[in-house]
Amino acid sequence: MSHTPLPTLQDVADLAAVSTATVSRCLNKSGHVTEKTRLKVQQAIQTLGYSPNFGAQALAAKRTNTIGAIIPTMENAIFARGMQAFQETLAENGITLIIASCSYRPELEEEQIRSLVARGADALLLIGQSRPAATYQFLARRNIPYVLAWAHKKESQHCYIGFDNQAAAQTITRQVLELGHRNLGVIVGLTRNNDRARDRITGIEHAIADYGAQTAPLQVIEAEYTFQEGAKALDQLLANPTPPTAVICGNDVLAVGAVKRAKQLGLAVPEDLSITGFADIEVSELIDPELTTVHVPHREMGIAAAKSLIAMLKTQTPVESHLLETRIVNRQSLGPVKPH
Amino acid sequence: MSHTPLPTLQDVADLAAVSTATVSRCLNKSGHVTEKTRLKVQQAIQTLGYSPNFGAQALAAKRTNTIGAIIPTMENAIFARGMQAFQETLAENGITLIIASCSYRPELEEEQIRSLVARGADALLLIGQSRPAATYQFLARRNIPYVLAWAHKKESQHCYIGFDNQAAAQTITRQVLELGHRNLGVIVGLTRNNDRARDRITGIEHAIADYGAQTAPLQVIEAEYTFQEGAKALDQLLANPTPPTAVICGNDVLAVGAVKRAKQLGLAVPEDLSITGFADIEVSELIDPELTTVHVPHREMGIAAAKSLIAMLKTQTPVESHLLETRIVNRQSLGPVKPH
DNA sequence: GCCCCGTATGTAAGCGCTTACATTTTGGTT
DNA sequence: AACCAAAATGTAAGCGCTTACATACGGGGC
Repeated sequence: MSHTPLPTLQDVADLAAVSTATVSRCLNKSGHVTEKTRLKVQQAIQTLGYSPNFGAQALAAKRTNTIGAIIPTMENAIFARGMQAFQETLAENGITLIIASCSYRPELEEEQIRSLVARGADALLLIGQSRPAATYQFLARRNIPYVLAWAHKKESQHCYIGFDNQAAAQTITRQVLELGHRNLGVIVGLTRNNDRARDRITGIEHAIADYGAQTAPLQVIEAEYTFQEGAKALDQLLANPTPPTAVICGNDVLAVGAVKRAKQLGLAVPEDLSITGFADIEVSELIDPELTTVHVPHREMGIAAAKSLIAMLKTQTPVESHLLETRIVNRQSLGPVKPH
Repeated sequence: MSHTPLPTLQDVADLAAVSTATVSRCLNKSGHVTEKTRLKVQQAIQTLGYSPNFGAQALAAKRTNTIGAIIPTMENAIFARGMQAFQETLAENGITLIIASCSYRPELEEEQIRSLVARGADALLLIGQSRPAATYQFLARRNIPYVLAWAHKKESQHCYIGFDNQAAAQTITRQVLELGHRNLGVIVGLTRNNDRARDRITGIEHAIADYGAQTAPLQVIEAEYTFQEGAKALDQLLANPTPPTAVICGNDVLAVGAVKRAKQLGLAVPEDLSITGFADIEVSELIDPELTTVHVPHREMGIAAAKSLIAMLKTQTPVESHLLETRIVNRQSLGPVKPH
């Protein structure tokens, strides 16, 4: 571990026989530099192995080229793919991603927001909308642009990059109803701190109301985001004297857990019981029967979020929300209701 | 968007009627401050809503309290759980994670390493060991501590936080051989840039050699890390005039893809064909039949990596490697060879 | 009451960069 | 050859914090 001090901008300037300002201009591609001197500087940077000091750069420029993201968890495939695309897009634009997770706990999210901002995040990606006004004020006060992803609301002051959870849930529920199901069960993530889950329930309720036909009262079970909890929730639903003939799940993880459990119980899916998911993560194509679910354009969402944030940073003005389309992927787990 | 300048250390010092040095000492808990003045300062920070400027802090202290991680991809569940634990542990210690992915491309990894270091990462987590000597020199030159995770090598100069890929593969292969299989197929990730995959193959080969019994030549297929590729690889293996009776997969993703394909082809698993995985990610318990695989302590690994890095940063000295135990999880996809 | 020393606090010098502004150079015109 | 605007380069003042060092303070021991 040698401790030769690292070369500084000054060293580069000296070696290239120019001023530090010129070197800085080369580094930041701000133009106004002759090709000849640019080459000289390039050369000097090479031979010294120079790399700018991050702190100094951030301090002087008041920007870190860093964007933060706070997601519920990295473990969940629902966020993984979108975040991967988000990160790739940022990297292409010379921006680093700093990431934190909040385990669906709002107070932790609040803390992480402050922490990432304190760490110099120039902008933030957040999931969903529901958080205290104070949090948004904090961001406004600090003039930190942000987008709300994985959700969408019309006529909102915020910039959303996502899809309409409610409409998507409504569409797939309508399809279930059209297949003759009149007794539906719902398994959904914990709604307490999850506006997306709430929106999806609303969509399901609307579909039922729209449909008009007499249906049994909707049975809703909330469950944590794991396969096991999905399975347990199905048990609860089936314990009812008049169990549902179709179960609409708020996400694929729960749905896949429910499918697995149904099979263990000897129920044929979809002949005896239909099950639908939401998100279309990889695993939904993997299980048997394959899951009928709502496809969400994860990568597009990540890319769009990155681009919006970059644009906001560049122009210093808000950017329009971006509504992404979902569509139903018809696979095998949804079928017509069984005649008596 | 108001543009009142944010309060600075100086503002806090003024309001609390102390010097900036004292405020700084409070912030950094470096002691030597009376409880009384600490309270005064606390108070001032509160009322001003002060938060330290990251760049300035980094510049003056020559440290960012930021640790970088470069992983092949966030999409893969193999890294997700460990990274989640890694991030949580860092956060508990007041350290932020910056993350980058390299898509299994060494040149991109090299670039990301430089980028994260340039972004002020105090230390790094890298996956596996194989990379150019120049990269390690770069880190040494800059005096950046790092750990190599998801792998382990005895008597190495590097600090490994991981498990013995070769030994684990050897163990599970032995078990397969003991069940009477003599014609084995292997599906493994692309070995070109993946030392873990190579180690696993070596382990398989050693098990066969150790076992001594006459076995058919090992058929190895390399495949990209997706379910689909796992399925395709199985097709290739089965196209052989003497197809294997057991397929050992280098990871669960490939294994799960192979299981799915086998079922599609009408092969009963494990009666007609045994398949094993590696990693024990969530999906391996989900499919039918459940996957017999090698359990890897993902969370422990993430936590251990975080702790080691923090220790290195604190003591400025290398830390010992940390070997984690793997174990075989016997589920359903591995069975005895079918008698003729 | 005085001295001394350990502890709390203050002073101020950078840390390495960006950028507004000042100065020099360049090359096209007359 | 002289002139001038535009382009290139240089100068130097911070950015907001940490920390070595200097100073002030307070309380035992005599």
